[in-house]
Amino acid sequence: MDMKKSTGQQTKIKAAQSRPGKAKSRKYRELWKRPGYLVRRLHQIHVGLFAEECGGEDLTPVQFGMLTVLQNGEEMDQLTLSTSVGIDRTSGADVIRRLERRGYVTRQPSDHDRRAKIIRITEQGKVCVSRVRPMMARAQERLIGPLDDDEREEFLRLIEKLVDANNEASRAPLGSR
Amino acid sequence: MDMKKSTGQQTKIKAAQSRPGKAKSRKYRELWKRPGYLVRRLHQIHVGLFAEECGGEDLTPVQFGMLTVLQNGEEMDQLTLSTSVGIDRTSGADVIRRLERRGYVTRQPSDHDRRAKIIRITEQGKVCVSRVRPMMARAQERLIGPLDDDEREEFLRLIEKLVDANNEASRAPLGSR
DNA sequence: AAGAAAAGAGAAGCATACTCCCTTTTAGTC
DNA sequence: GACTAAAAGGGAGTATGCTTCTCTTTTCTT
Repeated sequence: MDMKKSTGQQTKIKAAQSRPGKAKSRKYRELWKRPGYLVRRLHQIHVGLFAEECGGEDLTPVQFGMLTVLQNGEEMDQLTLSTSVGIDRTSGADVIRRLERRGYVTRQPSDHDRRAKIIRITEQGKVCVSRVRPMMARAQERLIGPLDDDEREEFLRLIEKLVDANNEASRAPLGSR
Repeated sequence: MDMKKSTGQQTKIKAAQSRPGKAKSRKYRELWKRPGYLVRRLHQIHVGLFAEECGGEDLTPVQFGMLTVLQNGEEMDQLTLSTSVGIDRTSGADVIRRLERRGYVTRQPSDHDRRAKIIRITEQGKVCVSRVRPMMARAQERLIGPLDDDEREEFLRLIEKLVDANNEASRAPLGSR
C-alpha cells in the first residue's frame, strides 16, 4: 500500500498548472476546466488525505468502507459486499483477499449455497474500525474543509445528485435484477 | 484497456445501495454520505462514460489529457508532461509508454540534457485528438448533465475550489520549486 | 427429470496511480 | 577541479478497478 507522502508530488502538480486563462475557450478546451479532470484530481486528493490521516494504519478508503459495511450488517457474500461499496466483484474479491490476509475478515464457504463465500468481520477487524474511524472522519473534514457550511451542503447535494443520476443513465435498459 | 460495458456493473451497484436513511447519524457513519465515497464513485462513473463515448477508440481520460497538452504546447520532458496532467512521473511514464507503443507520441533523449526524454505528439496522435475530442466533450456533458445550468456552474466552482485549496493543504511547507 | 439460464467465484490481463530505491547526469558550491 | 545536491528516469512492488473467459453450483422452465 504505502500511499503516504503524496505531499511532494502535489507541490509539483500545482506548479505545472499555470491555468493560462486563455481566450478561445471552446467548451472543454482546457484540461483544468473539464469536470472529469477535476473529479479525478479530487479523488486523488482524497486518497492522499486518507492515507495521510491513517498514518501507519495502511488502510485504503475502499478497505475501510468494506469493514464498516461488514460491521453494520453482519455477514455477506463477496458480491453483495463488493456492490455495496460500489466496486465490481472482481476488484472486490482482491480487496477482500487483502483484508483476509491481514486478519480483518474471514472467508468461509456458505452452507446453503456452495458457490458463495461468506465474509465476516473479525474481532481484530472491529478494533481496527474503531481505531481508524476518527482518522477517516478527519480525512473527510479536510477534503471538504475549504468550503463553508452552505457550500458544503450544496456540494454534497450536487455530487450526490450526479452519482445517483448517472447511475441511472448508464444502466442497462432492462432495469436491475 | 477495454473499459466499455460498465453498464451491467452500475446496475447492480445501485441495487445494493438501499440507503437506509437510518437514525443515529454520527457525521460520516453511512458510507454513501461520505464525501470521499461520492468522489470515488463519480470518478468511476466518469471513466465509464468516457470509455462508453470513446467507443472502439480505447483511449482513457489521462491518455487523452496528455495528448491535448502535447498538442497545445509542443514538446516536453516526461516529468513536465506528467505533472501537467496531474499524475506523478512514474505513472506518467507508464502512460507515455503506452501512447508511444500506439504511435501517438515519440520519446527521444534530449540533446541539452541527457537525463531527459523529450515527448512529441505524432501526426497520428494529432489525428486521434481531433477524432476523440467530440467524444470527450460528450462524456463531460453526460457527467454533469443531471444538473441544470446554475447547478453546473456552482458545482464546477466548488469542486475547483476544493481541488485548488487541497493542493495547497497537502503541500510541503517549503512551497513549490 | 433434463436442460437452460443465472449466480458466485476465480484467473488472466490491462490501465491508473502510488511507494521506495537505484542509476545517470546536471548544476551549484567550496 | 572535486564534492554534493538535485533532477530525470527506470525498476520493483502494491492497490484499485475494470474486462473477458472459465468453472461450479443453483435455480428456473418446460
